[in-house]
Amino acid sequence: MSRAATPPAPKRARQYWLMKSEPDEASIDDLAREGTLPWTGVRNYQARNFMRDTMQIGDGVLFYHSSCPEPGIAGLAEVCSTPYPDPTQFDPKSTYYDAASKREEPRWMLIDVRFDRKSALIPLAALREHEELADMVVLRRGNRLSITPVTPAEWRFITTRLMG
DNA sequence: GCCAACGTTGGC
DNA sequence: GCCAACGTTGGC
Repeated sequence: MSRAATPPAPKRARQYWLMKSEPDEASIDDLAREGTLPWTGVRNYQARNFMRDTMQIGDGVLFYHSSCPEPGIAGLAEVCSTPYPDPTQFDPKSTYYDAASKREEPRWMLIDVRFDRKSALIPLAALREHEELADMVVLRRGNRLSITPVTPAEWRFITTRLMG
């Protein structure tokens, strides 16, 4: 008696993201050293929703340094966990403490990211020079979102044309 | 430090 | 639900 092989679980196409981090807090070198890092401290609902609802293990991440002398893309990473509550929201000593969030009903969810590789810094100004990247969400006027979607074409252009 | 742009809060 | 005030982000 042969059983029909279980069909492989339908795999959603890999998606891509740009995640901003202040290098003083977590730089690409920190990620390289640690291997993986929990993406703590996001306190914006739209960014949280990306982590909680959309990002999946294996998704590609452009690791971006922000609020620093040289803002820009510093390397590549990968989503490597499913969402879980950000522990810093429960820690009164953390700057990310949220007294209104309860363990039974956590408000802030995060995912872990795994180091892929460091690249030569691609400065923000350089990103703006390329017509192919003109529509990138992160480059939009007034954008402040710390996690933004990246299209496959943008990902391909950045990883193949702008990185060695 | 400046300031544009945006998100959140809270009075009404 | 409106919207003014306020706080935050983040490049410069």
